[in-house]
Amino acid sequence: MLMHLPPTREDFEARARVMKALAHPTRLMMIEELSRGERCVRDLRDLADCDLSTVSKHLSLLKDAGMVEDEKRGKQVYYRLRVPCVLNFFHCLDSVLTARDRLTGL
Amino acid sequence: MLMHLPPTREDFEARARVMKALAHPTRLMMIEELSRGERCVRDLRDLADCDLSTVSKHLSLLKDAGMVEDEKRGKQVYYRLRVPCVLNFFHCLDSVLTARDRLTGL
DNA sequence: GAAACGCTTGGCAATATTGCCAAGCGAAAA
DNA sequence: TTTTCGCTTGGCAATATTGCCAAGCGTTTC
Repeated sequence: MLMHLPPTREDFEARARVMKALAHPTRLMMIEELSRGERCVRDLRDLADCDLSTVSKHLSLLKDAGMVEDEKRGKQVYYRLRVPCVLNFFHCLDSVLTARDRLTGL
Repeated sequence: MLMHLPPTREDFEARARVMKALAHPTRLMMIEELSRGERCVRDLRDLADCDLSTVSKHLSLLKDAGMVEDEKRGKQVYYRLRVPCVLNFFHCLDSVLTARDRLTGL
């Protein structure tokens, strides 16, 4: 996508696909945790407090969106951020939340 | 949310709610259009190419999420961004897309 | 080889999202 | 007042998402 041109419908769809992949509290938590380093599925499961299969599916979804990558080492599969700049994203998100809540009266 | 503390489950849920509100191509397009100034529902409908009622529901959703506000003037209802910093968000999003697609081999 | 481990996948039910049509509603125009 | 305009809402069907259990699968350990 060339940024000096107006975004096309396809651009908005591509953006929306990534947004959707991130638009879940558990997946946001996983991204945040992976920002501290690679983790195996079990590690993430312990934080997420849901079924291991559920965690695995969330991770597949993030992988399909290109946000994480995995590597099998020994018995475990380790996941890590593939696109670390996704973290800047969170700062923007928190700015939006803060700005909104200030308007609303905290 | 105090940023020097680790995010809680509620923080992730609050973030996810905003992400979900934005995670739709039509709504992303609307936000982008509103970044150029206020628009009435009809204006947005012409760009979105879907039913007026659909546009109206997308706008309600964005309003509930605190992203836009509306004002009735004359016959029309004008919408505008309530939290302009949501635009920074798009820059981050595009960085993520660009970084990912570079890794994938464009 | 057999068993255990770590994870993924299939299947399914519950829930949420999407988008249309039709109806409603308040303000403005006639 | 009646009609029109601009938009919102109700209702609904189609589709997508979510999360569990159970089963499967490849390694590793025994």
